[in-house]
Amino acid sequence: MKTSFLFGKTTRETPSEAQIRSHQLMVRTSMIQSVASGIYSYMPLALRSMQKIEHIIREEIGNAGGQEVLLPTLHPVELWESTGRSEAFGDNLFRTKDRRNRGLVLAPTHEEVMTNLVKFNISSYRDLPIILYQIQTKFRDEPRPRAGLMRVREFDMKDAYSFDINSEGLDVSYQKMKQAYKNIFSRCGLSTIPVEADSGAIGGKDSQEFILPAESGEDLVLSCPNCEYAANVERAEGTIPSPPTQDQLPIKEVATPNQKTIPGLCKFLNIEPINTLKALFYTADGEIVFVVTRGDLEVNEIKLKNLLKVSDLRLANNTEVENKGLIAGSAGPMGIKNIKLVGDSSITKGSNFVIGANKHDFHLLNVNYERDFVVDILGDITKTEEGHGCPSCGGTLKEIRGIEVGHIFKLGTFFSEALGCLYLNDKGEQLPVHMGCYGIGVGRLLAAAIEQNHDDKGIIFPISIAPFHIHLVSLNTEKEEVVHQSNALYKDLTQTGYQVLYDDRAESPGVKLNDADLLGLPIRIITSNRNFNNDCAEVKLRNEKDSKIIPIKDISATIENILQTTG
RNA sequence: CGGGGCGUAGCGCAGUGGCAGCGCGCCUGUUUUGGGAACAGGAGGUCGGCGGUUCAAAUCCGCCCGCCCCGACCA
Repeated sequence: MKTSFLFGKTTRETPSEAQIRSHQLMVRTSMIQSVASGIYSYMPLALRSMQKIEHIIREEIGNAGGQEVLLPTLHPVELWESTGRSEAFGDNLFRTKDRRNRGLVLAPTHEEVMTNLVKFNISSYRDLPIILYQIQTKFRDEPRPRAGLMRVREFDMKDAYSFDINSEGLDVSYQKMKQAYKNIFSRCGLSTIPVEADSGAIGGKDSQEFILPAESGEDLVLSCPNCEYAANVERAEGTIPSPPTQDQLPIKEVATPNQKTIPGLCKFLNIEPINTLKALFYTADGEIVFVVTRGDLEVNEIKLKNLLKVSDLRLANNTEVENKGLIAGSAGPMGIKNIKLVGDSSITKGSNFVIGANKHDFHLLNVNYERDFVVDILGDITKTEEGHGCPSCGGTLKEIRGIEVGHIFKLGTFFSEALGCLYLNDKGEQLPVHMGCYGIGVGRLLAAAIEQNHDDKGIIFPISIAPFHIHLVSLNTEKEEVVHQSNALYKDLTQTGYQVLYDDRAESPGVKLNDADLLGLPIRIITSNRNFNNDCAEVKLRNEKDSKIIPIKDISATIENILQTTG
């Protein structure tokens, strides 16, 4: 491809709307163009990269036994109502109607329609297991699209689904897919960590996300430097610090004028947050619940939601709190009636806590769990933080920010039961299939790859997903013989089978070299008057500092050698 | 949905009531060619939209729309 022919131009300046590096670089290289918030056009360079990613995905999912299909984007809304997910997705679902006023949705994912497809094409355990996948555009009306391709409203996703006769079979499919995912990311030249993830509203046993570490990532992972443990903060179950046990002292009421926060209270009483219990009020599916946790810890709302088995959870507003007669700032779990009390297990670790006295500007000292109060539900609802203990080996957990580039998930029988995707076993019994689902966002993966592979000059593409292998940059285009010989080299490299972007423009050397750095193709070949005078060209790798002067006749062998060693 | 910011040429921005501007990019010509060249000439604008105030509005007021960031939300 000649640069003079390539659709799209590089820009020197970054549009102000692009904040993160991958977004800036993708706009400056003319890979993508924004059409509306969270909606992008993909231009030739981006598309080439995405097609390479898709090719790797197809090979690896194929190796794992997956067969490719293509499902519709428009689904009848009834299909989504039959699993309750029309309501569950709510406003995230793009909805439309056809001319006969029938409700349709633009699919955000494809469990329903895939399960439905399989339902009509299996009948016996002999038909299973099956893994099907597609690469398909998804639509989600995200509340806040952001960060270029990281979170968008229309995006291409590889989604795979496994169908097995039982949970043991599902385990096997899941492991195959997990391995396929590892292969995909490593072939894309990316380092990712598999982390335990929350399994969300559908439930299901296992769920892992593949996180690509990056400062700009939306996800927070707690990871153990000493062992393999890593979990999304939504799910992480680190061990919390325990204060030394003390003899339980008698309760004492103290005046605490205007002390409504844990830090203020601690300063006033000269104690540490770990010596306090804090009260939070949530509205859980419409019911007010009183949540108590140790003062040094935060509540993990996902864990709370799972513990309470509710679908809608938010902090209660002032009116709701006051209507229940609760006194924010001085609320405590002692003497609470007619309100569900939920406690984090941390409240049993420690003694002689300070709690609110349920009386304005008063707190109680020396309150102990069981002796002085009990909760209706006790469980782990703590947000694990850096410094907490690793649940697996006892090491100290570290926080890592990252981008979720893949998610694998055991669904169990939720969809097969709801949609009647059943098979007959060898005893003639009718049973629901056990499903798993496995997603990779293609555009997000590309953005994440750039987020992980760039410097201050531009992208540094891993060769497996670079839009071209070689950037042939011809300087001195004013010299006819240089043009002639560059053309010949371009033709030669292309015929050998390399994908070459040939910068044949009559631009100044600075412009062309900076553009080459910006786009970041892995191998650069520079032709110029002075090199051709010696029958040489210059070869430089984007991720290396120095270049080599190579005789033209040896260029092919040099490139071949580079490709062999870099994969 | 809450908080904040922004909207003026393709991009980056200046312009607080009186002729719509600058830099980059773009077009033409001449020169130039190893790290974003020089000179000369040129094209390009419903100043996000609607309404109001005013002799006069990019500028002041009101409403709306869009975009970005933080949070909420997010299979």
